[in-house]
Amino acid sequence: MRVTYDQTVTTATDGAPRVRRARSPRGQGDQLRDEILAAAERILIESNDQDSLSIRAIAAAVGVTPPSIYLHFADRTDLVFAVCERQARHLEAAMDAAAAGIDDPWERIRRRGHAYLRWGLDNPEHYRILMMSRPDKTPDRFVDERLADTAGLVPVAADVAEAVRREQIVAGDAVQMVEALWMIIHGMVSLLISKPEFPFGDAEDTYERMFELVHRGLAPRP
Amino acid sequence: MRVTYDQTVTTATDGAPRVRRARSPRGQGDQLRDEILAAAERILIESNDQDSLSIRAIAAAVGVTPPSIYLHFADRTDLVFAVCERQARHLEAAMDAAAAGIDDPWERIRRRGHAYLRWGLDNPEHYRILMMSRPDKTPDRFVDERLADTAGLVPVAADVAEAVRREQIVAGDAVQMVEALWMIIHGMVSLLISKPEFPFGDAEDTYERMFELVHRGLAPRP
DNA sequence: TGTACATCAGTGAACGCGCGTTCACTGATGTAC
DNA sequence: TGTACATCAGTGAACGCGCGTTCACTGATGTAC
Repeated sequence: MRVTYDQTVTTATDGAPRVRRARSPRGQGDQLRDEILAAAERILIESNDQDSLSIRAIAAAVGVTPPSIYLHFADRTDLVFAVCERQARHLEAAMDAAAAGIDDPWERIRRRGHAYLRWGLDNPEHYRILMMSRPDKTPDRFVDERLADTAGLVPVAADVAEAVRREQIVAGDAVQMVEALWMIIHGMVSLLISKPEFPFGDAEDTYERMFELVHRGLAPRP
Repeated sequence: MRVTYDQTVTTATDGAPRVRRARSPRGQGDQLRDEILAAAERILIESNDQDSLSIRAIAAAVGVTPPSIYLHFADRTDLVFAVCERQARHLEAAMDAAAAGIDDPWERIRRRGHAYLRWGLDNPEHYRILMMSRPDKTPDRFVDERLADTAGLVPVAADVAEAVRREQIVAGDAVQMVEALWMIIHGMVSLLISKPEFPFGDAEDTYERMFELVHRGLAPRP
């Protein structure tokens, strides 16, 4: 069934009806780029499997043919990397929102960590793509030292430095402390994601226990 | 180039020479099973990418045709799961070896953790398949409560209980403590694997710092 | 105001690829009589 | 001792699939004269 532009429903080869996206008005071709990225996120949420993130699946979800993707992305890698960028900004935003308005630096750290945990558990496949992918399938700036900026570790470093100043935690290398915190929260998130059937118990309780352990581990000696 | 059984070199379609495996003697068909698993491990080490673990690639590595794989494995999933089993036993063995002959329980824990770290860093793709795979691509017994047995967590629980008895660490739920230790070491291993370009610094130093943090976090209150 | 033309946002069909899996077959080796 | 037969450990060819990507094209819309 051939359709003209003012129609929106066609029939794909598999017989399933597809909604064909209305063509963007002139000068607004960039709109499709955002729609592609949004569709990619939706697919990740629904399928919970990045293998489902194919050019063809995304095109179908947007209501467009596969070659259209190439109007906005050089290739599949380029697209997946753009998805990463988006996810990183979401994670960062969630962490910043959690810490907003809190004066106590150690409490800010606790809340940032908690937001990190929640975001990871709520978006497991997004977390996986951002933090657990093979490095050669991840953009450089999410693998090398720039990750600290990109993934919102810098504010944590500031919080740690401030907590040291207020003698909430023992003096030490702030960067190393942030790395330790990152490793610990990442270990929690990624194990919970990868081993969902393991009887870990309530994630919130576990987080409090872990935070308490870290707190005592970093507390100034009496 | 057709070959007969007493020859071993043939020419694949891509022109690359392949060694054809000698047929197993009667009654020893099971030999091929082990060779398949060994080849799968080799491919993981060489390619560092589980996507390279295809039936065809494994068959080629063994020097056998793809259908032969099905004499020993029901399908690809079955094969990948068998690879998991092997890896788990290697990890377990490495941890047990590290703790052997040590009397001090907390030192045993330190050494087990260190062996876990080393094994993960030395076998990143094996670690990835065992601990970081999507749960639906992992055998049940590596996802649910049996993982504790399978992955060598049980001895750690015994060590923790003994450390509590000796008042090396604070009293508490041994299972929860093991989970915390696991999350922490897993976070370290998996981040180092996934973000190799990140300037984490020396892994051994990091391990000592982490262990010290945990040690202080679990130390009995004065 | 009318018309030729350029531009823009896509489409449709096809390419070659590697994959998991199936199926009928082969040929060496052991066993029964 | 000789021979028919069963068994075992594979092979060879083919299947259909979904994938990323390329290429020539289309048709609506704006612009210049």
